[in-house]
Amino acid sequence: MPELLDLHGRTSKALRALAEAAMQRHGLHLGQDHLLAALWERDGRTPGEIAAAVRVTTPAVVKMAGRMVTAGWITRRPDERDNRLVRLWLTDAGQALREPVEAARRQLEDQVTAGLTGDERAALLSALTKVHDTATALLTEPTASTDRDGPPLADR
Amino acid sequence: MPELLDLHGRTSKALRALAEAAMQRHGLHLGQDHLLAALWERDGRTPGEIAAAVRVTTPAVVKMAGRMVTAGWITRRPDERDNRLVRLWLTDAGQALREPVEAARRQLEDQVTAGLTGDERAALLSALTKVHDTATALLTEPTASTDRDGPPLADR
DNA sequence: GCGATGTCGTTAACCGGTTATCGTTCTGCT
DNA sequence: AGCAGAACGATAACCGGTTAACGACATCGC
Repeated sequence: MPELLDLHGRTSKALRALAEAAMQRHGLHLGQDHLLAALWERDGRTPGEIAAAVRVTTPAVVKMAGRMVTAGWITRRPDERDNRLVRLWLTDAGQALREPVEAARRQLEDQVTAGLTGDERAALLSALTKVHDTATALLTEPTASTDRDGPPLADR
Repeated sequence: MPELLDLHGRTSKALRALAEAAMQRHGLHLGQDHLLAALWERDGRTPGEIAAAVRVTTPAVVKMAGRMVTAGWITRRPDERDNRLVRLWLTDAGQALREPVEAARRQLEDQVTAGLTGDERAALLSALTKVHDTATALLTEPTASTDRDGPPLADR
């Protein structure tokens, strides 16, 4: 098992578990915070816009949004001018989640990086950015071993 | 959105998409290669043993194994001595996947780290190991903000 | 104005994950 | 031998993801 892929995967799983626990304290599933963050940034986005911002597919957003409408954090309304479009809007409860959820994410970031010096953190960000950019480029270019394009850019 | 968590998450999604594409060329879903790897290492393991080795839950292994039995890569047989136990065994087809799948993972590792110098790679592994160890420790210790223990160690 | 094409959300089916629950079997103690 | 507790896998329900397909609506070109 290749070293970086293994370590990155294990770290990802651990970080996700921590983030899941942190979000759960606010009644959220991991991932819902990303959808909310997109609306905190600009309320009234369409599922397609959110999907692009969060780097998932539209059906993923639609399904998640359905549960979040039920939970009372967002509402769904058709666009006034284009009947194909639906727009998602934060409720007061959804707005109220912003400060505690962002604080929880910041706290988690501080906790997991507490063991790094400033230089180590900078080197980690720099190297990880290179890996991310390389991986992203591989995803968007046709591969020599197949006839079809790679899958679309995946980001989370 | 905190910087390292965001970058790590985006990188994780990109790497997983690449790995998924690579596994798909062999008919595998991402994750199934981990289960196979556990059996390549020691054939005849129980779902619980595989779950522990791969750091997921037993139901996850049971469900995945069901599909892999159907696909013809593994078979399931009861243990000879303990009727509670089931053991999963590689088929010839499952064995035959080892070399190409391991080669694909190694190739992917080489590709995504191609942009790093030796020092950068070493620094990345070192810092990421620290983050992983910190996150893992946070997962296994009771948190001051809640009464219950954190979720079990998550690894993938 | 009309038809072809593009855009959008919705739905279904699939996937790997999780927790909770249950029935069966095993182990250890009396 | 009998019982209580532990261990195990199976199942259900839930979750966030994916791809494929479809109907409705909008846009574009003739």
